[in-house]
Amino acid sequence: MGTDGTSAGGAHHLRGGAGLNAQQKLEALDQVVVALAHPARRQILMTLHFRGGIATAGEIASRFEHKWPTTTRHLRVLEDAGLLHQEKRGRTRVYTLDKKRLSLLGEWLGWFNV
Amino acid sequence: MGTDGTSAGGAHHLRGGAGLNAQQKLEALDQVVVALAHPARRQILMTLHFRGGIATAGEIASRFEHKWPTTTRHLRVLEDAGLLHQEKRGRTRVYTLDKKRLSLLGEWLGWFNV
DNA sequence: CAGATTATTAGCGAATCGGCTAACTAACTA
DNA sequence: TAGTTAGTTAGCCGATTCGCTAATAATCTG
Repeated sequence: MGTDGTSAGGAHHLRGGAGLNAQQKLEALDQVVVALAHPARRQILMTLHFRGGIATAGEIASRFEHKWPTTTRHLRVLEDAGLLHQEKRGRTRVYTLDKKRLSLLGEWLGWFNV
Repeated sequence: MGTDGTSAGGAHHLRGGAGLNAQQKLEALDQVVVALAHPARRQILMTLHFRGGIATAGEIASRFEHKWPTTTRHLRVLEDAGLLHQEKRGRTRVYTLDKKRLSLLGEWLGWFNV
């Protein structure tokens, strides 16, 4: 990744889909697909979705057999891909689903009329 | 993968989407997403699509910087995921796109209204 | 048959992934 | 303040991924 020197910083505040040039879209799509390429991470998104798009780290972690640090890492992969966001609330951490980036994958699939 | 002992053999002749039970669908979806989680493999599918869904291994390999064996392996990942099929024709090998399994991902995305 | 063409298979090695435990930080509570 | 709760960070380690080269197989051509 990053054969050129662009975008050294994180992509934390980028909005999904809109406002990205072609290459940024490709990179964002890649992050999204890679993030989805693990069943636990897909399940985290599902869990979040069916809880109204919001849950604490503990609520999410409790749904998995994995140890908590493992889930934390999965959460970060998803966050780096822009698929969810995180906010500290007291001593808990609240994760919110962000579906915008999923539409990049939807667009890609659209090329195949799926 | 495969924490249980099921499905030792390949899934070569399974049709996309229809005719799979819930667990088979989950496994097939996983293979599809993993297969898509590499830019070269996504590009292979695109290449195939824009050539009318059919191309020889050489035509595909020539589009990539990778050495041929690398592309061969990518092709097999895609084939194992049921995203394309292969047929020997003389000394060339013809790959054909099969979009059915992509719909599994479309369905999954559908849960999020994307 | 000899040689070129088209591709796969075998297997090496660096890098990444994804589990884990241990240690740590920050916030609430008694 | 001491202890508990909620969660992350650090880092180890085995398995997998993905590039490569070399060898091999199978088909066509002269």
